[in-house]
Amino acid sequence: MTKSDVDQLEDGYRWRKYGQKAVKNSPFPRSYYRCTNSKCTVKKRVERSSDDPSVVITTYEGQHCHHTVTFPRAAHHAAAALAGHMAFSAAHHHHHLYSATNDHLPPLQHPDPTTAAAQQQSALITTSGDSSLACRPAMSPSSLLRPLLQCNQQELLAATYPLSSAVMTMPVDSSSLVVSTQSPSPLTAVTSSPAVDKGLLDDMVPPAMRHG
DNA sequence: CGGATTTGACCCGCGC
DNA sequence: GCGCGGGTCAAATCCG
Repeated sequence: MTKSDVDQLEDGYRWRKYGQKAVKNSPFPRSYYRCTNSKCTVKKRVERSSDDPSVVITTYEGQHCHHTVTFPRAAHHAAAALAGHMAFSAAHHHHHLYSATNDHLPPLQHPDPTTAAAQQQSALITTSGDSSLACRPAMSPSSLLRPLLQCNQQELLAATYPLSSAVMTMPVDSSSLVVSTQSPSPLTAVTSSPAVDKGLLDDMVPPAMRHG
């Protein structure tokens, strides 16, 4: 759940719209997107909340079978997507719409904060009533993740949108959140070639960011 | 001209 | 079986 005046939030990936349907009890339609990477089956739904038109609900489904190369600008949105996952999970206790199993996740290519932010999308996000576990930074694949995982929603917000853009994440009760990552991938296990890397980059960089 | 979007048709599961 | 709601397909259209 993200407060935004624009429907499409950049999250570091490129999406192709493949459908749109009217939502019952809502004047706003729901849009369906697929990841443009042909080998990737990740889908997302974007709809605007009916009772709060300023809120955009983005639902991710599946798991990116590739890493993304994000720019600092896009990293903000990647973090926003993560925050969205957290809010959604908190609102729908144990409802596994976002199936998060990353046992076979490919290793990270670059140990930089932007990629790390994207990696967070693959992190296991679940809910628990045990507030003592809230926001515990378990086994981060990179120490760069720790500051983000340790902070609460508001702090994440501040870190994500230092310029107070029009996009604001809904505050959620972070005391019921547990964020952890599973089977952290070694950052040093790099197998892909520069050529492949370029192809992936070409696949994933949103058009709006190509000439920027 | 090629890739992305639009949009009605189509499909499928579910409740009656 | 039928209607409904949600999700997807694909031909037409748009746009750089």
